[in-house]
Amino acid sequence: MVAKQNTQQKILDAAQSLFAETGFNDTSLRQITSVAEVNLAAVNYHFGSKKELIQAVLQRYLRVLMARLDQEFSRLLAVQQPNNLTQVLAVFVKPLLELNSVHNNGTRIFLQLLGRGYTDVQGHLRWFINHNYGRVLDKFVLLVQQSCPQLPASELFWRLHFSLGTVVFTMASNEALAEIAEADFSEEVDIEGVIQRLLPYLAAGIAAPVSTRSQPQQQLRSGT
Amino acid sequence: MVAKQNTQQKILDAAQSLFAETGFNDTSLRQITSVAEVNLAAVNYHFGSKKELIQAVLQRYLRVLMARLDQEFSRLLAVQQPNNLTQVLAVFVKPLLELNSVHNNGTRIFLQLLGRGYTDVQGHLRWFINHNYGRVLDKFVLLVQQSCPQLPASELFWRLHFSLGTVVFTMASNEALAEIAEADFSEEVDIEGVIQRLLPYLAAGIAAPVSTRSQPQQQLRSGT
DNA sequence: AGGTGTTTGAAATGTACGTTTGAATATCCG
DNA sequence: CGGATATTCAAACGTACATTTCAAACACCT
Repeated sequence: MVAKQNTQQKILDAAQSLFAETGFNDTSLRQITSVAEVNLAAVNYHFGSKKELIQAVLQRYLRVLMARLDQEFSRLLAVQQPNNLTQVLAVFVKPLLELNSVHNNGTRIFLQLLGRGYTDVQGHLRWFINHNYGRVLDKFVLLVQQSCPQLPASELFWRLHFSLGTVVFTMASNEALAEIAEADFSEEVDIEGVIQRLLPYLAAGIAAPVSTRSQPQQQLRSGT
Repeated sequence: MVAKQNTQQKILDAAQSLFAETGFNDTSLRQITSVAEVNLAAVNYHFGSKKELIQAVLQRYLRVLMARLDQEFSRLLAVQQPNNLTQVLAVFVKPLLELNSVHNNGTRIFLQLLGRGYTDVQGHLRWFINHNYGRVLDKFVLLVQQSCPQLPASELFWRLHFSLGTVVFTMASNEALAEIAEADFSEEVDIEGVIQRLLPYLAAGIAAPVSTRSQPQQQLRSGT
Protein backbone atom coordinates (compact mmCIF):
# COMPACT_ATOMS: atom_id res chain seq x y z
CA MET A 1 0.00 0.00 0.00
CA VAL A 2 2.10 2.83 1.29
CA ALA A 3 5.19 0.86 0.35
CA LYS A 4 7.09 3.57 -1.56
CA GLN A 5 6.38 7.12 -0.63
CA ASN A 6 7.90 10.05 -2.36
CA THR A 7 10.82 11.54 -0.45
CA GLN A 8 9.50 15.03 -1.01
CA GLN A 9 6.15 14.09 0.50
CA LYS A 10 7.74 12.35 3.44
CA ILE A 11 9.67 15.53 4.12
CA LEU A 12 6.62 17.75 3.72
CA ASP A 13 4.55 15.55 6.01
CA ALA A 14 7.17 15.44 8.72
CA ALA A 15 7.98 19.13 8.39
CA GLN A 16 4.43 20.42 8.62
CA SER A 17 3.71 18.77 11.96
CA LEU A 18 7.03 19.78 13.47
CA PHE A 19 6.73 23.33 12.17
CA ALA A 20 3.18 23.58 13.50
CA GLU A 21 4.13 22.38 16.96
CA THR A 22 7.55 23.91 17.46
CA GLY A 23 7.72 26.81 15.06
CA PHE A 24 9.90 27.27 12.01
CA ASN A 25 13.09 28.47 13.62
CA ASP A 26 12.94 25.99 16.45
CA THR A 27 12.55 22.99 14.19
CA SER A 28 15.82 21.72 12.75
CA LEU A 29 16.29 19.98 9.44
CA ARG A 30 17.81 17.15 11.42
CA GLN A 31 14.56 16.64 13.33
CA ILE A 32 12.57 16.75 10.12
CA THR A 33 14.71 14.31 8.18
CA SER A 34 14.87 12.04 11.19
CA VAL A 35 11.07 11.85 11.49
CA ALA A 36 10.71 11.56 7.73
CA GLU A 37 13.35 8.81 7.68
CA VAL A 38 15.29 10.41 4.87
CA ASN A 39 18.83 11.68 4.57
CA LEU A 40 19.68 15.10 5.95
CA ALA A 41 20.82 16.34 2.56
CA ALA A 42 17.48 15.48 0.97
CA VAL A 43 15.89 18.74 2.07
CA ASN A 44 18.47 20.88 0.36
CA TYR A 45 18.46 18.60 -2.66
CA HIS A 46 14.70 18.67 -3.17
CA PHE A 47 13.75 22.09 -1.86
CA GLY A 48 16.95 24.11 -2.05
CA SER A 49 16.87 25.54 1.46
CA LYS A 50 14.94 25.51 4.69
CA LYS A 51 13.24 28.73 3.70
CA GLU A 52 11.92 27.19 0.51
CA LEU A 53 10.79 24.11 2.41
CA ILE A 54 8.71 26.32 4.69
CA GLN A 55 7.09 27.91 1.67
CA ALA A 56 6.44 24.53 0.07
CA VAL A 57 4.79 23.26 3.24
CA LEU A 58 2.41 26.20 3.29
CA GLN A 59 1.89 26.20 -0.46
CA ARG A 60 0.31 22.75 -0.34
CA TYR A 61 -2.53 24.20 1.67
CA LEU A 62 -2.63 27.72 0.31
CA ARG A 63 -3.12 26.56 -3.27
CA VAL A 64 -6.21 24.56 -2.35
CA LEU A 65 -7.62 27.00 0.16
CA MET A 66 -7.18 30.17 -1.83
CA ALA A 67 -8.74 28.72 -4.98
CA ARG A 68 -11.83 27.75 -3.01
CA LEU A 69 -11.99 31.04 -1.16
CA ASP A 70 -11.65 32.93 -4.42
CA GLN A 71 -14.70 31.10 -5.79
CA GLU A 72 -16.75 31.86 -2.71
CA PHE A 73 -15.74 35.49 -2.51
CA SER A 74 -16.51 36.07 -6.18
CA ARG A 75 -19.88 34.42 -5.74
CA LEU A 76 -20.78 36.70 -2.85
CA LEU A 77 -19.45 39.77 -4.62
CA ALA A 78 -21.72 39.01 -7.57
CA VAL A 79 -24.78 39.38 -5.35
CA GLN A 80 -26.16 42.87 -5.66
CA GLN A 81 -27.05 43.78 -2.08
CA PRO A 82 -24.33 43.65 0.59
CA ASN A 83 -24.04 40.43 2.54
CA ASN A 84 -24.52 39.88 6.20
CA LEU A 85 -21.18 39.83 8.04
CA THR A 86 -21.87 36.45 9.58
CA GLN A 87 -22.50 35.05 6.11
CA VAL A 88 -19.22 36.49 4.86
CA LEU A 89 -17.26 34.96 7.73
CA ALA A 90 -19.07 31.65 7.39
CA VAL A 91 -17.65 31.39 3.88
CA PHE A 92 -14.32 30.38 5.41
CA VAL A 93 -15.69 27.34 7.15
CA LYS A 94 -16.13 24.93 4.27
CA PRO A 95 -12.87 25.74 2.44
CA LEU A 96 -10.97 25.45 5.71
CA LEU A 97 -12.52 22.12 6.60
CA GLU A 98 -11.81 20.83 3.12
CA LEU A 99 -8.11 21.11 3.95
CA ASN A 100 -8.66 17.90 5.88
CA SER A 101 -8.66 16.19 2.51
CA VAL A 102 -5.19 17.56 1.74
CA HIS A 103 -3.89 15.79 4.83
CA ASN A 104 -5.13 14.36 8.11
CA ASN A 105 -5.84 17.23 10.50
CA GLY A 106 -5.04 19.52 7.59
CA THR A 107 -7.27 22.29 8.87
CA ARG A 108 -5.64 22.42 12.26
CA ILE A 109 -2.15 22.08 10.89
CA PHE A 110 -2.64 24.80 8.30
CA LEU A 111 -4.03 27.28 10.81
CA GLN A 112 -1.19 26.56 13.20
CA LEU A 113 1.34 27.06 10.42
CA LEU A 114 -0.31 30.32 9.51
CA GLY A 115 0.08 31.43 13.10
CA ARG A 116 3.74 30.52 13.10
CA GLY A 117 4.17 32.44 9.88
CA TYR A 118 2.93 35.58 11.55
CA THR A 119 4.56 35.27 14.95
CA ASP A 120 7.93 33.79 14.08
CA VAL A 121 10.13 36.31 12.36
CA GLN A 122 9.54 35.11 8.84
CA GLY A 123 9.41 38.19 6.69
CA HIS A 124 9.66 36.10 3.56
CA LEU A 125 6.41 34.30 4.45
CA ARG A 126 4.35 37.45 4.80
CA TRP A 127 5.71 38.58 1.46
CA PHE A 128 5.11 35.18 -0.09
CA ILE A 129 1.46 35.05 0.96
CA ASN A 130 0.70 38.64 0.09
CA HIS A 131 2.46 38.44 -3.25
CA ASN A 132 0.68 35.26 -4.32
CA TYR A 133 -2.74 35.67 -2.79
CA GLY A 134 -3.18 39.34 -1.98
CA ARG A 135 -5.73 39.59 -4.79
CA VAL A 136 -7.97 37.00 -3.14
CA LEU A 137 -7.72 38.56 0.28
CA ASP A 138 -8.62 41.95 -1.13
CA LYS A 139 -11.95 40.50 -2.20
CA PHE A 140 -12.60 39.42 1.36
CA VAL A 141 -11.82 42.84 2.73
CA LEU A 142 -14.16 44.34 0.18
CA LEU A 143 -16.95 41.99 1.25
CA VAL A 144 -16.53 42.87 4.90
CA GLN A 145 -16.42 46.53 4.01
CA GLN A 146 -19.73 46.18 2.18
CA SER A 147 -21.38 44.40 5.07
CA CYS A 148 -20.09 46.94 7.61
CA PRO A 149 -20.41 50.25 5.75
CA GLN A 150 -20.37 52.20 9.01
CA LEU A 151 -16.82 51.07 9.82
CA PRO A 152 -13.95 53.39 8.88
CA ALA A 153 -11.28 51.65 6.79
CA SER A 154 -8.62 51.98 9.47
CA GLU A 155 -10.91 50.53 12.13
CA LEU A 156 -11.70 47.64 9.80
CA PHE A 157 -8.00 47.05 9.22
CA TRP A 158 -7.34 46.72 12.92
CA ARG A 159 -10.34 44.53 13.61
CA LEU A 160 -9.52 42.14 10.81
CA HIS A 161 -6.04 41.75 12.23
CA PHE A 162 -7.47 41.30 15.71
CA SER A 163 -9.55 38.51 14.22
CA LEU A 164 -6.57 36.94 12.51
CA GLY A 165 -4.89 36.92 15.89
CA THR A 166 -7.86 35.34 17.56
CA VAL A 167 -7.98 32.50 15.06
CA VAL A 168 -4.28 31.94 14.82
CA PHE A 169 -3.60 31.98 18.55
CA THR A 170 -6.55 29.72 19.24
CA MET A 171 -5.31 27.22 16.72
CA ALA A 172 -1.76 27.43 18.00
CA SER A 173 -2.95 26.63 21.52
CA ASN A 174 -5.66 24.29 20.28
CA GLU A 175 -4.24 21.21 21.92
CA ALA A 176 -3.84 22.74 25.36
CA LEU A 177 -7.24 24.45 25.21
CA ALA A 178 -9.03 21.32 24.08
CA GLU A 179 -7.54 19.35 26.95
CA ILE A 180 -8.71 21.87 29.54
CA ALA A 181 -12.16 22.15 27.99
CA GLU A 182 -12.57 18.39 27.99
CA ALA A 183 -11.40 18.10 31.58
CA ASP A 184 -13.41 21.03 32.98
CA PHE A 185 -16.60 20.85 30.93
CA SER A 186 -16.45 17.25 29.70
CA GLU A 187 -17.20 18.40 26.20
CA GLU A 188 -15.48 16.88 23.23
CA VAL A 189 -13.59 19.42 21.15
CA ASP A 190 -12.82 19.10 17.48
CA ILE A 191 -11.53 21.70 15.09
CA GLU A 192 -14.97 22.26 13.61
CA GLY A 193 -16.49 22.88 17.01
CA VAL A 194 -13.87 25.51 17.72
CA ILE A 195 -14.51 27.20 14.40
CA GLN A 196 -18.23 27.30 15.13
CA ARG A 197 -17.51 28.89 18.48
CA LEU A 198 -15.20 31.40 16.87
CA LEU A 199 -17.67 32.75 14.31
CA PRO A 200 -20.07 34.61 16.63
CA TYR A 201 -17.14 35.99 18.61
CA LEU A 202 -15.44 37.32 15.49
CA ALA A 203 -18.63 38.67 13.95
CA ALA A 204 -19.51 40.55 17.12
CA GLY A 205 -15.97 41.91 17.50
CA ILE A 206 -15.68 43.13 13.93
CA ALA A 207 -19.10 44.75 14.00
CA ALA A 208 -18.69 46.24 17.45
CA PRO A 209 -19.89 49.83 17.80
CA VAL A 210 -17.18 52.34 17.03
CA SER A 211 -16.17 54.32 20.07
CA THR A 212 -17.35 57.90 19.61
CA ARG A 213 -14.49 59.29 21.66
CA SER A 214 -11.33 59.01 19.58
CA GLN A 215 -9.21 60.18 22.48
CA PRO A 216 -9.29 58.26 25.77
CA GLN A 217 -10.52 60.21 28.77
CA GLN A 218 -7.28 60.10 30.68
CA GLN A 219 -3.80 59.90 29.41
CA LEU A 220 -0.83 58.61 31.32
CA ARG A 221 2.64 59.24 30.12
CA SER A 222 6.04 58.46 31.51
CA GLY A 223 8.47 61.33 31.89
CA THR A 224 7.75 64.91 30.83
CA MET B 1 24.42 61.62 35.13
CA VAL B 2 23.96 58.13 33.80
CA ALA B 3 27.66 57.60 34.32
CA LYS B 4 27.61 54.24 36.12
CA GLN B 5 24.68 51.99 35.43
CA ASN B 6 24.21 48.67 37.05
CA THR B 7 25.31 45.79 34.86
CA GLN B 8 22.18 43.86 35.69
CA GLN B 9 20.00 46.74 34.57
CA LYS B 10 21.98 47.29 31.42
CA ILE B 11 21.40 43.63 30.59
CA LEU B 12 17.69 43.75 31.44
CA ASP B 13 17.20 46.90 29.36
CA ALA B 14 18.98 45.51 26.35
CA ALA B 15 17.35 42.11 26.67
CA GLN B 16 13.76 43.30 26.91
CA SER B 17 13.87 45.22 23.64
CA LEU B 18 15.63 42.47 21.75
CA PHE B 19 13.32 39.81 23.18
CA ALA B 20 10.26 41.86 22.31
CA GLU B 21 11.35 42.42 18.73
CA THR B 22 12.98 39.13 17.84
CA GLY B 23 11.54 36.63 20.29
CA PHE B 24 13.28 34.77 23.06
CA ASN B 25 14.82 31.92 21.13
CA ASP B 26 15.95 34.10 18.25
CA THR B 27 17.77 36.56 20.46
CA SER B 28 21.25 35.45 21.46
CA LEU B 29 23.10 36.37 24.61
CA ARG B 30 25.80 37.75 22.34
CA GLN B 31 23.37 40.26 20.87
CA ILE B 32 22.17 41.23 24.32
CA THR B 33 25.59 41.68 25.89
CA SER B 34 26.78 43.53 22.82
CA VAL B 35 23.93 46.04 22.99
CA ALA B 36 24.28 46.30 26.77
CA GLU B 37 28.04 46.78 26.39
CA VAL B 38 28.84 44.20 29.00
CA ASN B 39 30.82 41.01 28.88
CA LEU B 40 29.18 37.90 27.53
CA ALA B 41 29.71 36.04 30.78
CA ALA B 42 27.83 38.67 32.75
CA VAL B 43 24.44 37.18 31.93
CA ASN B 44 25.29 33.80 33.37
CA TYR B 45 27.03 35.40 36.31
CA HIS B 46 24.15 37.66 37.28
CA PHE B 47 21.13 35.64 36.20
CA GLY B 48 22.36 32.06 36.02
CA SER B 49 21.01 31.22 32.60
CA LYS B 50 19.16 32.62 29.64
CA LYS B 51 15.92 31.10 30.93
CA GLU B 52 16.24 32.92 34.23
CA LEU B 53 17.07 36.14 32.39
CA ILE B 54 13.82 35.82 30.45
CA GLN B 55 11.90 35.41 33.68
CA ALA B 56 13.70 38.35 35.27
CA VAL B 57 12.87 40.55 32.30
CA LEU B 58 9.17 39.72 32.62
CA GLN B 59 9.18 39.82 36.38
CA ARG B 60 10.11 43.50 36.40
CA TYR B 61 6.76 44.23 34.77
CA LEU B 62 4.62 41.46 36.21
CA ARG B 63 5.35 42.45 39.78
CA VAL B 64 4.11 45.99 39.19
CA LEU B 65 1.22 45.09 36.92
CA MET B 66 -0.23 42.26 38.93
CA ALA B 67 -0.19 44.20 42.17
CA ARG B 68 -2.15 47.00 40.53
CA LEU B 69 -4.55 44.61 38.82
CA ASP B 70 -5.14 42.81 42.08
CA GLN B 71 -6.17 46.09 43.72
CA GLU B 72 -8.55 46.95 40.91
CA PHE B 73 -10.11 43.51 40.76
CA SER B 74 -10.67 43.42 44.50
CA ARG B 75 -12.22 46.87 44.36
CA LEU B 76 -14.67 45.80 41.66
CA LEU B 77 -15.47 42.55 43.43
CA ALA B 78 -16.35 44.49 46.57
CA VAL B 79 -19.13 46.30 44.74
CA GLN B 80 -22.43 44.57 45.34
CA GLN B 81 -24.08 44.61 41.92
CA PRO B 82 -22.27 43.01 38.97
CA ASN B 83 -20.12 45.32 36.86
CA ASN B 84 -20.53 46.17 33.23
CA LEU B 85 -18.21 44.06 31.03
CA THR B 86 -16.67 47.12 29.41
CA GLN B 87 -15.87 48.48 32.86
CA VAL B 88 -14.22 45.23 33.83
CA LEU B 89 -12.04 45.19 30.73
CA ALA B 90 -11.24 48.88 31.07
CA VAL B 91 -9.65 48.09 34.41
CA PHE B 92 -6.63 46.81 32.53
CA VAL B 93 -5.92 50.10 30.83
CA LYS B 94 -4.47 52.17 33.65
CA PRO B 95 -2.27 49.45 35.18
CA LEU B 96 -0.96 48.62 31.73
CA LEU B 97 -0.16 52.23 30.90
CA GLU B 98 1.54 52.67 34.25
CA LEU B 99 4.15 50.21 33.05
CA ASN B 100 5.54 53.15 31.12
CA SER B 101 6.95 54.34 34.43
CA VAL B 102 8.86 51.09 34.85
CA HIS B 103 10.66 51.84 31.61
CA ASN B 104 10.27 53.87 28.45
CA ASN B 105 7.69 52.20 26.23
CA GLY B 106 7.16 49.76 29.08
CA THR B 107 3.57 49.01 28.13
CA ARG B 108 4.38 48.10 24.56
CA ILE B 109 7.45 46.12 25.53
CA PHE B 110 5.61 44.17 28.21
CA LEU B 111 2.71 43.24 25.97
CA GLN B 112 5.07 42.19 23.21
CA LEU B 113 7.00 40.08 25.68
CA LEU B 114 3.77 38.52 26.87
CA GLY B 115 2.93 37.67 23.28
CA ARG B 116 6.32 36.10 22.78
CA GLY B 117 5.82 34.14 25.96
CA TYR B 118 2.73 32.51 24.58
CA THR B 119 3.77 32.02 20.96
CA ASP B 120 7.40 31.04 21.39
CA VAL B 121 7.69 27.62 22.91
CA GLN B 122 8.40 28.69 26.46
CA GLY B 123 6.60 26.25 28.66
CA HIS B 124 8.44 27.52 31.69
CA LEU B 125 6.95 30.99 31.17
CA ARG B 126 3.34 29.82 31.13
CA TRP B 127 4.04 27.90 34.31
CA PHE B 128 5.89 30.82 35.85
CA ILE B 129 3.00 33.25 35.27
CA ASN B 130 0.26 30.87 36.33
CA HIS B 131 2.12 29.74 39.41
CA ASN B 132 2.86 33.26 40.60
CA TYR B 133 -0.22 35.16 39.54
CA GLY B 134 -2.99 32.62 38.94
CA ARG B 135 -4.81 33.88 42.03
CA VAL B 136 -5.07 37.38 40.57
CA LEU B 137 -6.31 36.14 37.22
CA ASP B 138 -8.99 34.06 38.89
CA LYS B 139 -10.49 37.25 40.26
CA PHE B 140 -10.73 38.60 36.73
CA VAL B 141 -12.55 35.52 35.48
CA LEU B 142 -14.99 35.85 38.35
CA LEU B 143 -15.67 39.47 37.47
CA VAL B 144 -16.36 38.63 33.84
CA GLN B 145 -18.61 35.79 34.92
CA GLN B 146 -20.63 38.17 37.06
CA SER B 147 -21.01 40.69 34.27
CA CYS B 148 -22.08 38.06 31.73
CA PRO B 149 -24.37 35.78 33.74
CA GLN B 150 -26.07 34.51 30.59
CA LEU B 151 -22.82 32.96 29.30
CA PRO B 152 -22.29 29.26 30.03
CA ALA B 153 -18.99 28.62 31.75
CA SER B 154 -17.59 26.68 28.81
CA GLU B 155 -18.47 29.45 26.36
CA LEU B 156 -16.83 31.98 28.65
CA PHE B 157 -13.73 29.82 28.83
CA TRP B 158 -13.37 29.79 25.07
CA ARG B 159 -14.09 33.46 24.61
CA LEU B 160 -11.58 34.54 27.24
CA HIS B 161 -8.95 32.51 25.45
CA PHE B 162 -10.02 33.96 22.13
CA SER B 163 -9.47 37.36 23.73
CA LEU B 164 -6.08 36.40 25.07
CA GLY B 165 -5.17 35.38 21.54
CA THR B 166 -6.38 38.64 20.12
CA VAL B 167 -4.28 40.69 22.49
CA VAL B 168 -1.20 38.53 22.39
CA PHE B 169 -1.09 38.18 18.63
CA THR B 170 -1.74 41.85 18.10
CA MET B 171 1.11 42.76 20.38
CA ALA B 172 3.46 40.22 18.88
CA SER B 173 2.81 41.67 15.41
CA ASN B 174 2.55 45.20 16.73
CA GLU B 175 5.47 46.58 14.80
CA ALA B 176 4.41 45.21 11.44
CA LEU B 177 0.79 46.28 11.97
CA ALA B 178 1.77 49.76 13.06
CA GLU B 179 3.92 50.18 9.97
CA ILE B 180 1.11 49.18 7.64
CA ALA B 181 -1.41 51.34 9.47
CA GLU B 182 0.86 54.34 9.27
CA ALA B 183 1.56 53.77 5.59
CA ASP B 184 -2.04 53.07 4.54
CA PHE B 185 -4.00 55.40 6.79
CA SER B 186 -1.26 57.85 7.77
CA GLU B 187 -2.33 57.55 11.37
CA GLU B 188 0.21 57.49 14.10
CA VAL B 189 -0.06 54.35 16.17
CA ASP B 190 0.90 54.19 19.79
CA ILE B 191 0.28 51.41 22.22
CA GLU B 192 -2.51 53.28 23.97
CA GLY B 193 -4.35 53.75 20.71
CA VAL B 194 -4.16 50.03 20.01
CA ILE B 195 -5.48 49.22 23.49
CA GLN B 196 -8.37 51.63 23.03
CA ARG B 197 -9.18 49.98 19.72
CA LEU B 198 -9.01 46.54 21.30
CA LEU B 199 -11.45 47.16 24.12
CA PRO B 200 -14.71 47.46 22.15
CA TYR B 201 -13.69 44.53 19.98
CA LEU B 202 -13.04 42.31 22.98
CA ALA B 203 -16.13 43.41 24.86
CA ALA B 204 -18.37 42.73 21.87
CA GLY B 205 -16.76 39.38 21.20
CA ILE B 206 -17.00 38.13 24.78
CA ALA B 207 -20.60 39.26 25.11
CA ALA B 208 -21.66 38.01 21.68
CA PRO B 209 -25.01 36.21 21.57
CA VAL B 210 -24.66 32.50 22.17
CA SER B 211 -25.52 30.49 19.10
CA THR B 212 -28.73 28.56 19.75
CA ARG B 213 -27.73 25.75 17.45
CA SER B 214 -25.02 23.75 19.20
CA GLN B 215 -24.46 21.56 16.15
CA PRO B 216 -23.51 23.12 12.80
CA GLN B 217 -25.90 22.53 9.94
CA GLN B 218 -23.45 20.70 7.71
CA GLN B 219 -20.51 18.57 8.57
CA LEU B 220 -17.58 17.86 6.34
CA ARG B 221 -15.12 15.16 7.14
CA SER B 222 -12.15 13.73 5.37
CA GLY B 223 -12.04 9.98 5.04
CA THR B 224 -14.67 8.70 7.50
C1' DA C 1 46.89 50.48 53.04
C1' DG C 2 45.87 45.80 52.62
C1' DG C 3 43.20 41.85 52.50
C1' DT C 4 38.51 39.93 51.17
C1' DG C 5 34.72 39.10 48.46
C1' DT C 6 32.47 40.65 44.25
C1' DT C 7 32.48 41.63 39.52
C1' DT C 8 34.51 41.76 34.92
C1' DG C 9 37.34 40.00 31.00
C1' DA C 10 39.19 37.12 27.23
C1' DA C 11 39.31 32.70 25.86
C1' DA C 12 37.88 28.06 25.40
C1' DT C 13 34.43 24.07 25.58
C1' DG C 14 31.14 21.33 23.62
C1' DT C 15 27.01 21.18 21.01
C1' DA C 16 23.85 22.15 17.30
C1' DC C 17 22.76 24.25 13.19
C1' DG C 18 22.11 24.85 7.67
C1' DT C 19 24.51 23.79 3.87
C1' DT C 20 27.93 21.52 0.68
C1' DT C 21 30.55 17.80 -1.22
C1' DG C 22 31.64 13.74 -3.81
C1' DA C 23 31.14 9.08 -4.05
C1' DA C 24 27.71 5.36 -4.16
C1' DT C 25 23.34 3.73 -5.59
C1' DA C 26 18.97 3.60 -7.87
C1' DT C 27 16.06 4.66 -11.86
C1' DC C 28 15.07 5.42 -16.49
C1' DC C 29 15.26 4.73 -21.52
C1' DG C 30 17.41 3.78 -26.18
C1' DC D 1 22.09 -4.50 -21.61
C1' DG D 2 24.45 0.01 -20.81
C1' DG D 3 25.12 4.68 -20.41
C1' DA D 4 23.02 8.83 -18.63
C1' DT D 5 20.37 11.00 -15.23
C1' DA D 6 18.32 11.36 -10.75
C1' DT D 7 18.54 10.39 -6.08
C1' DT D 8 20.57 8.91 -1.71
C1' DC D 9 24.20 8.69 1.60
C1' DA D 10 27.96 9.57 5.08
C1' DA D 11 30.93 12.89 6.09
C1' DA D 12 32.61 17.30 6.54
C1' DC D 13 32.47 22.59 6.60
C1' DG D 14 31.95 26.89 8.66
C1' DT D 15 29.24 29.37 11.82
C1' DA D 16 26.76 30.44 15.89
C1' DC D 17 25.14 29.27 20.21
C1' DA D 18 24.89 28.89 25.77
C1' DT D 19 27.78 27.99 29.20
C1' DT D 20 32.25 27.46 31.86
C1' DT D 21 36.81 28.67 33.35
C1' DC D 22 40.15 31.25 35.70
C1' DA D 23 42.91 35.19 36.08
C1' DA D 24 42.64 40.17 36.39
C1' DA D 25 40.37 44.27 38.09
C1' DC D 26 37.49 46.37 41.27
C1' DA D 27 34.93 47.70 45.57
C1' DC D 28 34.44 47.76 50.19
C1' DC D 29 35.81 47.69 55.10
C1' DT D 30 38.61 47.84 59.39
